[in-house]
Amino acid sequence: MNKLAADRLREEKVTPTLQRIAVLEHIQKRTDHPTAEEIYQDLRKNLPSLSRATVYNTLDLLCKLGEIQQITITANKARYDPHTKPHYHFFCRRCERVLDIEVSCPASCPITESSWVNGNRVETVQACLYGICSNCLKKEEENKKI
Amino acid sequence: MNKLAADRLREEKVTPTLQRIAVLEHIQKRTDHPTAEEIYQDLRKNLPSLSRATVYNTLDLLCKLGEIQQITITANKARYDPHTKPHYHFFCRRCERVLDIEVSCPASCPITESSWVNGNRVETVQACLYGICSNCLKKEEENKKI
DNA sequence: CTGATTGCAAAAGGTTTGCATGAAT
DNA sequence: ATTCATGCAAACCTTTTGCAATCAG
Repeated sequence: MNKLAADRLREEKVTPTLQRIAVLEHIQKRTDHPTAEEIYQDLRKNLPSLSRATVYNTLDLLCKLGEIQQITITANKARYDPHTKPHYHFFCRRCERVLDIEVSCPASCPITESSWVNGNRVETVQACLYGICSNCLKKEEENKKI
Repeated sequence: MNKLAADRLREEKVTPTLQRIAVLEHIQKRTDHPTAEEIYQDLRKNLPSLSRATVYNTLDLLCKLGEIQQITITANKARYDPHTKPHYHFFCRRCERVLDIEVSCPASCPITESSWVNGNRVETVQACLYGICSNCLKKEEENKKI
């Protein structure tokens, strides 16, 4: 069902092409904040004619429309996130996956508050915790035992 | 006076070459979290033979030694920070400068606390506020008046 | 001397751009 | 018919790599 994505595009007054719908749907479906290349490779299976340029164009467009968000977690690779409200990420340096982190951050913390800090106007906030995820820690433990 | 940088390198048991001293000193001197290319271009003025590869090698080395930190604020360009303890950054999308931000973050906030979140082991934290800095806002105001 | 470090040039990602083809109103 | 979006390939930018020349201990 691609009604949602197509409708959102129409509301934004951009033509809801097959490619745009596919990209938007794909990002919304995934929870792991894929890179442009990952999106391209996945969509190509069903849409063989798809080109990287279109993926990049579309990601750019969707960011400008505010439908998705570009996040910068590791150098040299942008990731895309369907969540618009501020939240934390956790990046596992072992498996390189990105998890969403729920945080109940007190009001005085810039991550939730934000608006003005030292005279600078804050528009967005990104925060990422880096480390090793529970999955990879578990695997590590198991390997030790053997 | 390059005593400090050279001494730090010796303490880390790596040979304090001219290039390494220059890179470490340069990062410590600057407060704007330069990119590798910016460091390269600046140092080349006094050290014409310097190569990009050496800059990248040295930045890598200094990160591994814990003397500096790589930070990821915008896509496709790593920046380097002489501060080791966790702190916030502010990125101005107008002038593209990075400022350090002092925050008194309550204890329950992952930015200061961090160690374990949802079973994931946290090793580092990065947080960045994005917006327009006070300088650029001031300029904008002045242009409106004219 | 001997290994570590440098500089150069080529290669390797990721992303952007120019342009011709093709689709939609 | 005209505009807009797509696909391809080349270009671009940042970073990495291989290797020969050079330097430090």
